[in-house]
Amino acid sequence: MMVKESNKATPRAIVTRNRILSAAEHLFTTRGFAGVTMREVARRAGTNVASAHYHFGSKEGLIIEMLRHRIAPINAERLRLLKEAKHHSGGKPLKPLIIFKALLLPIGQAATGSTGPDSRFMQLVGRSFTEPASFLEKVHRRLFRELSDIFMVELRRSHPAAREEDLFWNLHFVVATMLGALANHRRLVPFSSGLCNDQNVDEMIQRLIVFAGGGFTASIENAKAKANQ
Amino acid sequence: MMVKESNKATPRAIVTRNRILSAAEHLFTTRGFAGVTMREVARRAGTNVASAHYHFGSKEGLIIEMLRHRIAPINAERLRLLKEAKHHSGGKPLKPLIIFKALLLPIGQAATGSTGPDSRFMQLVGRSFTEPASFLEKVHRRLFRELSDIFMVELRRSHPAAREEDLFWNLHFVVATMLGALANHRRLVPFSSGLCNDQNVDEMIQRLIVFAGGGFTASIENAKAKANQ
DNA sequence: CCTTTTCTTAAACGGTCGTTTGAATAATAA
DNA sequence: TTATTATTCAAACGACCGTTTAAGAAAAGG
Repeated sequence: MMVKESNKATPRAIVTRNRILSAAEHLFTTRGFAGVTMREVARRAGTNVASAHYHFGSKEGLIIEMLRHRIAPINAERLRLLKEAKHHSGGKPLKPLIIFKALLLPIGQAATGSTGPDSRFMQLVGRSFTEPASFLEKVHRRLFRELSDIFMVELRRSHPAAREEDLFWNLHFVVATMLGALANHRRLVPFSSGLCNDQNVDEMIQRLIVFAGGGFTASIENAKAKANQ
Repeated sequence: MMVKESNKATPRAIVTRNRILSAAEHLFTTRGFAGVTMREVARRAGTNVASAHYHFGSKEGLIIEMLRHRIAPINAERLRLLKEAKHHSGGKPLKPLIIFKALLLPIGQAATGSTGPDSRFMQLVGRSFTEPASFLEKVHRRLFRELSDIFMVELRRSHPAAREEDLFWNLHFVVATMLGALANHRRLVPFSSGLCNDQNVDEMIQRLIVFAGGGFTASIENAKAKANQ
């Protein structure tokens, strides 16, 4: 296992690497991690299995790198939006809806590629959280720990009277709602007998923000009412 | 492939069948569908692979039967609670919170077994929706189509002014929230640095009901406000 | 009892998997 | 150019997969 640790990269090698990466993204997205073989990825990338192992070391390495490659820009955009909102509010606590906008909008942007809405990618992200593969947990911790800490700080500022425990629970629900909605997005069409469309990603994100914000606020209020009774 | 179509079942055969079923549930629950082999299931059940194939025909057949065996009673309880609530309300439309209680409480009951909370099973249900295996979609349609139709009828009655499309979207979100929360339940503990507990399933369900109800209502109100503007 | 059906078992089948090897090719440096 | 390194490739390795076969054990029916 001799992963290419970015020494001197031949132009052609970079091309190959990217071809493997995007082939992997397409295949893992539509068929899951266990349902795709390295041979299929290599064939779709126009190369062979040894090349994929040369660049990524293993199947796990390929999956991790693919997720990182896609998720890191989304998280950067989330932090950018949050910082922008903070700057715009002039030091005052942010409303929950603003916070959740910063959390959810970048997902929609990422899923609205140049070739039309890529709602399959949203499935992949949602699924990557429910797959039992233990190596994914480390990736998620590395990719999301800092992000969730920062968002928790903002929620605390906007709800100074709320109990820490309740904030954790409800941010957890917001994230779970987001992941569940992303992962099960496709099911909406047959479920609604075609009445609802899964192609309009932006509409879903907008609805999701309202839903998550309403759920969060209702739950926090409920906890407050219980404490006061 | 000669599935046992319930002709005459020897007592010992029933025992074997149940041992395979519960071994499968434990293993698939902790390691996912693709991560478990028929040999492992058979070994844990104290028998061999051919026996498992004799009783369930194939790995898919075993998974389907395991899911059906667990989910069917939950759905029956959901319908019972809904009918009970309707009888209690005397023909008047049900409040969303009551409807979602009927939808969510039975999950908590199922996950609170005699041997302590079985939060792993909730993961399995949540995961079964995000696994890309196509054969699962048929199972889900068969297991959940009638149920969701009935719950939609009740939501329509409680929101006669709402657009059909909005009701579908928001019931979809409620289900997505439930599945996402179930599937990612375990992550709450490390995420909250141990502050929140994942052992108290009932607490989670109660919080989930409030969250889902709040999100649903907020989103419906938002749609109404948009239509009126 | 004997016959027939139901169930269990060890062993094998054909195939595919992730990974590795070693030689050939392309790029870079001298 | 030549020496060195970086990359690609066909082929193979060893392991494990889901499934089937065929024969025997257990149970049921007569």
